[in-house]
Amino acid sequence: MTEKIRVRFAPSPTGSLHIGGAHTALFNWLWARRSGGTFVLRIEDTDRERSTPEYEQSIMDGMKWMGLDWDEGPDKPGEYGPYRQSERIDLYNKYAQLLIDNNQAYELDGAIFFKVPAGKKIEFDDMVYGHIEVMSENASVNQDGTIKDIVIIKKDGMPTYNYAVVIDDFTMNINTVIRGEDHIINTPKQLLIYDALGFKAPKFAHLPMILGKNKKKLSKRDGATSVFEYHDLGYLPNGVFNFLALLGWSPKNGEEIFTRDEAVALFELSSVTKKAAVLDIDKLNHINQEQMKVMDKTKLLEIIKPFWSNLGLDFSQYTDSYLSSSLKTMGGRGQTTIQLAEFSDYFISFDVVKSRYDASEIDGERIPILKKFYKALIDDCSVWEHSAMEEFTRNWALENGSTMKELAMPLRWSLTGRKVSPGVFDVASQLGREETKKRLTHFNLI
RNA sequence: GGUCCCAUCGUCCAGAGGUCUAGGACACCGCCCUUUCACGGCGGCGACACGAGUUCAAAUCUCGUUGGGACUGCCA
Repeated sequence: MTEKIRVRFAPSPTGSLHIGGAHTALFNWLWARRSGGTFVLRIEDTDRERSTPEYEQSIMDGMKWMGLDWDEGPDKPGEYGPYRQSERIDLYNKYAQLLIDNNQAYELDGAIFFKVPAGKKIEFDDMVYGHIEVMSENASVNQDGTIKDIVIIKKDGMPTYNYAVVIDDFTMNINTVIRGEDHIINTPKQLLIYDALGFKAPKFAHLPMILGKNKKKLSKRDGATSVFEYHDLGYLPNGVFNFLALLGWSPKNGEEIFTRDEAVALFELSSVTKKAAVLDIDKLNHINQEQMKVMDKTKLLEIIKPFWSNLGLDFSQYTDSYLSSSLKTMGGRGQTTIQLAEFSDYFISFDVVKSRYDASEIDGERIPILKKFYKALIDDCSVWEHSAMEEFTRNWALENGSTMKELAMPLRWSLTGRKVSPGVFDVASQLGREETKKRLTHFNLI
């Protein structure tokens, strides 16, 4: 019987949930759900200067947006709370005093320092990086190479990261620490403290970093930072989820497009990659498109609505049924919600069509025959449905010495104001016979 | 500088000594499908950083070199 997995995501509320944090949170979540374990959210707000309640909320909102729910956290009390470091000061003081009493720490200049021993081999087996060992004298050093004792309690009474993380992970019974690779170098320092306190250390699994195009740790310069910016850019929660899961990991079955449940079922910490990954927007775009294709259109509609509004489109006069059907008609076109909203604008506004198209593209000599055809289509096509219209058009073209293309293109332009769209009969079908007639009439094609 | 980590197509991943003239995905380029675009299908371009060693056999193991990254805060 192995003990139940307890993992945690411990962000510092000094900013919104950025893509690197989301990646770490995602892998923790995946492992917790995969193993039937517990996912704890702990807020590391010991930096009085930069931490704010707003950022804390923003981080939780970001996680919720991605669909990463936690079992214990500031807003979900559990037996290991409180879940905010600023509310656990007594704990840090208690153990600091213990270290002082044991002569393993001392007070100086109002701060408390942990004594770093020399000549001790510190080693651990990282679940993804393997065996790592460092000599204690190298764990924390000054510029001149001498050992540097570790500050555990700052002058302002708050604990430092390397100390608080140990006390919390131990007291919260976290048995698997999954975090970014940038922390692997901090691990030896923490192990020293675990050891001094006689705590059993958890397992560690460090995750590869996510790099920007410049191959450097992702920074604000690389564009979007907060996961919400990805929302604003047109990405679906599932798109970001799927994309991020593929950074440093890939399912055994080779499938790259998957649902949350599939990811959970297939996730393996042991198959996480060591190499830092460069974030590739093209791939995100592709995955996002695939996720939009498989998403239930009723649900997608609710996500698209705000994007239509952003374009100044008023969809209030239409039913959700008509709108989601319109999205379905788009047939997977568009890689982002922004594109999908834009590409489908003619389904909710004829004004946008008129604003970008005035029928001047049509060869004047062809107008008579076009009028004749469109009138016939409106009046005589028995069923206003894609294949019926196509068959009607094909036959008419044959009988009147015209071609499909000659008849279809002007219709597309008039209906959508664009040269590119889904199948024109699909568009006409979705718009309805009356609306189609109205638009053709406006352009004097009927 | 020091410590630690990493190293397969431009990018993300497969590959855990022979089945690798290295596989998939994205991007890119052709062709097909087609009323346009997208989707889809087919094909192309394109990588084991380098050097030693171990072995009958190395992308896979070892060492070194080179390159890249992280950390080096009383930030986390």
